[in-house]
Amino acid sequence: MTILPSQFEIHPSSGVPIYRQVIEQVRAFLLGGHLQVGEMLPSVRQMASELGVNPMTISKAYARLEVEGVVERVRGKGMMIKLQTTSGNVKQRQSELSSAVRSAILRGRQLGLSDQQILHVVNKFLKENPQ
Amino acid sequence: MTILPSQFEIHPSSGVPIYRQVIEQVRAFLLGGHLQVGEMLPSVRQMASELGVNPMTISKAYARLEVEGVVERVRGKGMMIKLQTTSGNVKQRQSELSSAVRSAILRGRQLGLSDQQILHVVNKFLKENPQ
DNA sequence: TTATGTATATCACTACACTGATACACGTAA
DNA sequence: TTACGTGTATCAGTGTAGTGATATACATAA
Repeated sequence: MTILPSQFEIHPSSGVPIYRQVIEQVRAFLLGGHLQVGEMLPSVRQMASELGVNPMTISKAYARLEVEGVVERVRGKGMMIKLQTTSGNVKQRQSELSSAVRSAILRGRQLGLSDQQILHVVNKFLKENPQ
Repeated sequence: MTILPSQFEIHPSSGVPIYRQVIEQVRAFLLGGHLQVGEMLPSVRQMASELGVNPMTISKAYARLEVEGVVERVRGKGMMIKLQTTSGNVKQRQSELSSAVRSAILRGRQLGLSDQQILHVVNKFLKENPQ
Protein backbone atom coordinates (compact mmCIF):
# COMPACT_ATOMS: atom_id res chain seq x y z
CA MET A 1 0.00 0.00 0.00
CA THR A 2 2.98 2.31 0.27
CA ILE A 3 3.99 4.54 -2.59
CA LEU A 4 6.72 3.94 -5.16
CA PRO A 5 8.59 6.56 -7.19
CA SER A 6 7.31 4.87 -10.34
CA GLN A 7 3.79 5.91 -9.43
CA PHE A 8 4.76 9.54 -9.87
CA GLU A 9 4.63 11.18 -13.27
CA ILE A 10 7.00 14.11 -13.64
CA HIS A 11 7.21 16.19 -16.79
CA PRO A 12 10.22 18.50 -16.43
CA SER A 13 9.39 20.39 -19.60
CA SER A 14 5.72 20.92 -18.85
CA GLY A 15 6.37 24.35 -17.40
CA VAL A 16 5.02 23.39 -13.99
CA PRO A 17 7.92 23.44 -11.49
CA ILE A 18 9.03 19.91 -10.68
CA TYR A 19 8.74 20.38 -6.94
CA ARG A 20 5.15 21.50 -7.38
CA GLN A 21 4.33 18.44 -9.44
CA VAL A 22 5.68 16.28 -6.62
CA ILE A 23 3.69 18.15 -3.97
CA GLU A 24 0.44 17.92 -5.92
CA GLN A 25 0.85 14.20 -6.49
CA VAL A 26 1.65 13.44 -2.86
CA ARG A 27 -1.50 15.33 -1.87
CA ALA A 28 -3.52 13.40 -4.43
CA PHE A 29 -2.21 10.05 -3.18
CA LEU A 30 -3.13 11.04 0.37
CA LEU A 31 -6.66 12.07 -0.58
CA GLY A 32 -6.97 8.91 -2.61
CA GLY A 33 -6.13 6.77 0.41
CA HIS A 34 -2.93 5.40 -1.10
CA LEU A 35 -0.93 6.64 1.87
CA GLN A 36 -1.60 6.02 5.54
CA VAL A 37 -0.30 7.78 8.62
CA GLY A 38 3.05 6.36 9.64
CA GLU A 39 4.06 5.19 6.18
CA MET A 40 7.22 6.56 4.64
CA LEU A 41 7.62 8.49 1.43
CA PRO A 42 10.37 7.29 -0.91
CA SER A 43 13.68 8.82 0.14
CA VAL A 44 14.86 12.03 -1.47
CA ARG A 45 17.65 10.22 -3.27
CA GLN A 46 15.49 7.34 -4.43
CA MET A 47 12.83 9.65 -5.82
CA ALA A 48 15.44 11.86 -7.43
CA SER A 49 17.28 9.08 -9.18
CA GLU A 50 14.19 7.29 -10.44
CA LEU A 51 12.52 10.48 -11.63
CA GLY A 52 15.76 11.77 -13.11
CA VAL A 53 15.83 15.02 -11.19
CA ASN A 54 18.09 16.58 -8.59
CA PRO A 55 17.78 15.44 -4.96
CA MET A 56 17.50 19.06 -3.85
CA THR A 57 14.37 19.46 -5.93
CA ILE A 58 12.70 16.55 -4.13
CA SER A 59 13.98 17.84 -0.81
CA LYS A 60 12.35 21.17 -1.51
CA ALA A 61 9.01 19.49 -2.21
CA TYR A 62 9.22 17.45 0.98
CA ALA A 63 10.19 20.53 2.98
CA ARG A 64 7.07 22.34 1.78
CA LEU A 65 4.93 19.36 2.67
CA GLU A 66 6.48 19.37 6.13
CA VAL A 67 5.60 23.04 6.60
CA GLU A 68 2.01 22.15 5.69
CA GLY A 69 2.10 19.45 8.35
CA VAL A 70 1.52 16.70 5.81
CA VAL A 71 4.72 14.83 6.54
CA GLU A 72 7.22 14.69 9.36
CA ARG A 73 10.96 14.45 9.04
CA VAL A 74 12.45 11.46 10.86
CA ARG A 75 16.20 11.91 11.10
CA GLY A 76 18.21 9.18 9.52
CA LYS A 77 15.09 7.48 8.20
CA GLY A 78 13.14 9.72 5.90
CA MET A 79 9.81 11.46 5.60
CA MET A 80 6.85 9.93 7.39
CA ILE A 81 3.20 10.63 6.66
CA LYS A 82 1.89 12.64 9.57
CA LEU A 83 -1.49 13.99 8.57
CA GLN A 84 -4.59 11.87 8.39
CA THR A 85 -6.48 13.62 5.63
CA THR A 86 -9.45 11.33 6.24
CA SER A 87 -8.91 10.36 2.60
CA GLY A 88 -11.74 12.63 1.40
CA ASN A 89 -15.07 11.32 0.27
CA VAL A 90 -15.82 10.81 -3.41
CA LYS A 91 -17.35 14.25 -3.91
CA GLN A 92 -14.35 15.95 -2.37
CA ARG A 93 -11.95 14.00 -4.55
CA GLN A 94 -14.00 14.68 -7.66
CA SER A 95 -13.85 18.34 -6.79
CA GLU A 96 -10.05 18.14 -6.62
CA LEU A 97 -10.10 16.68 -10.11
CA SER A 98 -12.31 19.33 -11.65
CA SER A 99 -9.63 21.89 -12.45
CA ALA A 100 -7.57 19.39 -14.43
CA VAL A 101 -10.69 18.28 -16.28
CA ARG A 102 -11.70 21.86 -16.91
CA SER A 103 -8.40 22.81 -18.49
CA ALA A 104 -8.38 19.71 -20.68
CA ILE A 105 -11.88 20.40 -21.97
CA LEU A 106 -11.12 24.06 -22.61
CA ARG A 107 -8.12 23.01 -24.63
CA GLY A 108 -10.29 20.64 -26.61
CA ARG A 109 -12.71 23.41 -27.42
CA GLN A 110 -9.94 25.78 -28.43
CA LEU A 111 -8.88 23.00 -30.77
CA GLY A 112 -12.32 23.18 -32.33
CA LEU A 113 -13.42 19.74 -31.14
CA SER A 114 -17.01 18.85 -30.34
CA ASP A 115 -18.01 17.42 -26.97
CA GLN A 116 -18.34 14.04 -28.61
CA GLN A 117 -14.86 14.26 -30.11
CA ILE A 118 -13.45 15.26 -26.71
CA LEU A 119 -15.20 12.37 -25.00
CA HIS A 120 -13.75 10.05 -27.60
CA VAL A 121 -10.22 11.02 -26.54
CA VAL A 122 -11.12 10.42 -22.89
CA ASN A 123 -12.70 7.04 -23.52
CA LYS A 124 -9.83 5.96 -25.73
CA PHE A 125 -7.32 6.70 -23.01
CA LEU A 126 -9.38 4.89 -20.35
CA LYS A 127 -9.70 1.86 -22.62
CA GLU A 128 -6.01 1.75 -23.49
CA ASN A 129 -4.90 2.24 -19.89
CA PRO A 130 -7.08 0.03 -17.71
CA GLN A 131 -7.00 0.62 -14.00
CA MET B 1 -14.23 34.47 -36.44
CA THR B 2 -11.35 36.46 -35.07
CA ILE B 3 -10.08 35.94 -31.56
CA LEU B 4 -10.83 38.00 -28.46
CA PRO B 5 -8.73 38.23 -25.30
CA SER B 6 -11.70 36.88 -23.34
CA GLN B 7 -11.32 33.57 -25.15
CA PHE B 8 -7.96 33.05 -23.50
CA GLU B 9 -7.74 31.50 -20.05
CA ILE B 10 -4.66 32.50 -18.12
CA HIS B 11 -3.87 31.17 -14.69
CA PRO B 12 -0.92 33.13 -13.32
CA SER B 13 -0.58 30.90 -10.26
CA SER B 14 -0.80 27.60 -12.10
CA GLY B 15 2.97 27.31 -12.27
CA VAL B 16 3.00 27.32 -16.06
CA PRO B 17 4.70 30.50 -17.27
CA ILE B 18 2.14 32.96 -18.55
CA TYR B 19 3.84 33.44 -21.88
CA ARG B 20 3.73 29.69 -22.45
CA GLN B 21 0.02 29.58 -21.70
CA VAL B 22 -0.52 32.28 -24.31
CA ILE B 23 1.60 30.48 -26.91
CA GLU B 24 -0.14 27.17 -26.37
CA GLN B 25 -3.56 28.73 -26.70
CA VAL B 26 -2.71 30.63 -29.86
CA ARG B 27 -1.48 27.37 -31.37
CA ALA B 28 -4.67 25.63 -30.31
CA PHE B 29 -6.86 28.35 -31.85
CA LEU B 30 -4.91 28.06 -35.08
CA LEU B 31 -5.26 24.28 -35.22
CA GLY B 32 -8.93 24.65 -34.37
CA GLY B 33 -9.50 26.92 -37.33
CA HIS B 34 -10.46 29.93 -35.21
CA LEU B 35 -7.76 32.02 -36.83
CA GLN B 36 -7.15 32.57 -40.52
CA VAL B 37 -4.12 33.90 -42.36
CA GLY B 38 -4.14 37.69 -42.42
CA GLU B 39 -6.21 38.09 -39.28
CA MET B 40 -4.73 40.02 -36.38
CA LEU B 41 -4.10 38.83 -32.86
CA PRO B 42 -5.32 41.16 -30.13
CA SER B 43 -2.76 43.88 -29.49
CA VAL B 44 -0.17 43.41 -26.78
CA ARG B 45 -1.77 46.10 -24.66
CA GLN B 46 -5.30 44.86 -25.13
CA MET B 47 -4.36 41.30 -24.23
CA ALA B 48 -2.29 42.42 -21.29
CA SER B 49 -4.91 44.67 -19.79
CA GLU B 50 -7.79 42.24 -20.23
CA LEU B 51 -5.84 39.28 -18.91
CA GLY B 52 -4.36 41.32 -16.10
CA VAL B 53 -0.75 40.64 -16.95
CA ASN B 54 2.21 42.71 -18.03
CA PRO B 55 2.44 43.84 -21.67
CA MET B 56 6.02 42.60 -21.86
CA THR B 57 4.83 39.11 -21.03
CA ILE B 58 2.44 39.13 -23.98
CA SER B 59 5.09 40.70 -26.16
CA LYS B 60 7.48 37.87 -25.31
CA ALA B 61 4.87 35.28 -26.20
CA TYR B 62 4.23 36.96 -29.56
CA ALA B 63 7.98 37.23 -30.16
CA ARG B 64 8.35 33.46 -29.72
CA LEU B 65 5.47 32.83 -32.07
CA GLU B 66 7.15 35.09 -34.62
CA VAL B 67 10.36 33.08 -34.38
CA GLU B 68 8.29 29.98 -35.11
CA GLY B 69 6.88 31.69 -38.17
CA VAL B 70 3.35 31.51 -36.83
CA VAL B 71 2.74 35.23 -36.82
CA GLU B 72 4.29 38.27 -38.40
CA ARG B 73 4.97 41.50 -36.62
CA VAL B 74 3.48 44.59 -38.28
CA ARG B 75 4.87 47.59 -36.49
CA GLY B 76 2.31 50.06 -35.30
CA LYS B 77 -0.49 47.60 -36.01
CA GLY B 78 0.01 44.37 -34.22
CA MET B 79 0.62 40.73 -34.92
CA MET B 80 -0.79 39.17 -38.06
CA ILE B 81 -1.37 35.48 -38.57
CA LYS B 82 1.16 34.33 -41.12
CA LEU B 83 1.14 30.57 -41.09
CA GLN B 84 -1.62 28.50 -42.57
CA THR B 85 -1.53 25.46 -40.36
CA THR B 86 -4.16 23.80 -42.54
CA SER B 87 -6.20 23.74 -39.32
CA GLY B 88 -5.40 20.08 -38.68
CA ASN B 89 -7.86 17.28 -39.24
CA VAL B 90 -9.85 15.86 -36.35
CA LYS B 91 -7.37 13.09 -35.55
CA GLN B 92 -4.51 15.54 -35.41
CA ARG B 93 -6.42 17.85 -33.10
CA GLN B 94 -7.49 14.98 -30.89
CA SER B 95 -3.87 13.98 -30.67
CA GLU B 96 -2.98 17.47 -29.50
CA LEU B 97 -5.56 17.08 -26.77
CA SER B 98 -4.35 13.72 -25.51
CA SER B 99 -1.65 14.94 -23.16
CA ALA B 100 -4.06 17.21 -21.27
CA VAL B 101 -6.55 14.37 -21.04
CA ARG B 102 -3.85 11.97 -19.94
CA SER B 103 -2.71 14.15 -17.06
CA ALA B 104 -6.27 14.76 -15.90
CA ILE B 105 -7.06 11.05 -15.85
CA LEU B 106 -3.82 10.21 -14.05
CA ARG B 107 -4.69 12.77 -11.42
CA GLY B 108 -8.11 11.18 -11.07
CA ARG B 109 -6.58 7.78 -10.48
CA GLN B 110 -4.09 9.12 -7.96
CA LEU B 111 -7.16 10.49 -6.20
CA GLY B 112 -8.48 6.95 -6.05
CA LEU B 113 -11.40 7.56 -8.39
CA SER B 114 -12.88 4.90 -10.65
CA ASP B 115 -13.18 5.40 -14.39
CA GLN B 116 -16.88 5.94 -13.92
CA GLN B 117 -16.31 8.58 -11.25
CA ILE B 118 -13.79 10.35 -13.51
CA LEU B 119 -16.23 10.30 -16.42
CA HIS B 120 -18.85 11.77 -14.17
CA VAL B 121 -16.66 14.83 -13.57
CA VAL B 122 -16.10 15.19 -17.31
CA ASN B 123 -19.77 14.89 -18.20
CA LYS B 124 -20.78 17.27 -15.46
CA PHE B 125 -18.45 19.94 -16.78
CA LEU B 126 -19.64 19.46 -20.36
CA LYS B 127 -23.25 19.72 -19.24
CA GLU B 128 -22.68 22.83 -17.14
CA ASN B 129 -20.64 24.56 -19.83
CA PRO B 130 -22.38 23.99 -23.14
CA GLN B 131 -20.50 24.80 -26.29
C1' DT C 1 4.30 69.90 -45.56
C1' DT C 2 4.65 69.99 -40.69
C1' DA C 3 3.18 69.29 -36.08
C1' DT C 4 0.69 66.76 -32.83
C1' DG C 5 -1.82 63.09 -30.48
C1' DT C 6 -2.58 58.39 -29.84
C1' DA C 7 -2.07 54.04 -30.96
C1' DT C 8 1.37 50.39 -31.41
C1' DA C 9 5.69 47.25 -29.82
C1' DT C 10 10.14 46.85 -27.33
C1' DC C 11 14.58 47.72 -24.76
C1' DA C 12 17.15 47.90 -20.31
C1' DC C 13 17.04 46.94 -15.82
C1' DT C 14 15.59 44.75 -11.53
C1' DA C 15 13.70 41.26 -8.60
C1' DC C 16 12.53 36.80 -7.84
C1' DA C 17 11.90 31.66 -8.65
C1' DC C 18 13.59 27.07 -10.13
C1' DT C 19 17.20 23.68 -10.79
C1' DG C 20 21.36 21.36 -10.00
C1' DA C 21 26.34 20.41 -8.04
C1' DT C 22 28.78 20.02 -4.07
C1' DA C 23 29.75 19.40 0.54
C1' DC C 24 28.00 18.76 4.95
C1' DA C 25 25.59 17.12 9.42
C1' DC C 26 23.03 13.75 11.58
C1' DG C 27 21.04 9.01 12.59
C1' DT C 28 20.89 3.90 11.93
C1' DA C 29 22.68 -0.64 11.75
C1' DA C 30 26.24 -4.10 11.76
C1' DT D 1 33.76 2.37 15.20
C1' DT D 2 32.64 1.95 10.48
C1' DA D 3 29.75 2.03 6.62
C1' DC D 4 25.86 3.56 4.86
C1' DG D 5 21.65 5.88 4.85
C1' DT D 6 18.99 10.02 5.68
C1' DG D 7 17.92 15.28 4.68
C1' DT D 8 19.87 19.99 3.62
C1' DA D 9 22.72 24.51 3.45
C1' DT D 10 24.94 27.12 0.12
C1' DC D 11 26.05 28.89 -4.21
C1' DA D 12 25.89 29.47 -9.26
C1' DG D 13 23.40 29.44 -13.53
C1' DT D 14 19.24 30.25 -15.90
C1' DG D 15 14.53 31.59 -16.79
C1' DT D 16 10.35 34.57 -15.91
C1' DA D 17 7.75 38.74 -14.73
C1' DG D 18 7.32 43.43 -13.94
C1' DT D 19 8.65 48.74 -14.21
C1' DG D 20 9.81 52.68 -16.64
C1' DA D 21 11.50 54.75 -20.59
C1' DT D 22 11.72 54.65 -25.60
C1' DA D 23 10.93 53.94 -30.61
C1' DT D 24 7.70 53.38 -34.44
C1' DA D 25 3.30 54.00 -37.25
C1' DC D 26 -0.54 56.46 -38.55
C1' DA D 27 -4.44 59.73 -38.59
C1' DT D 28 -5.59 64.39 -38.15
C1' DA D 29 -5.33 69.31 -38.19
C1' DA D 30 -2.89 73.61 -38.90
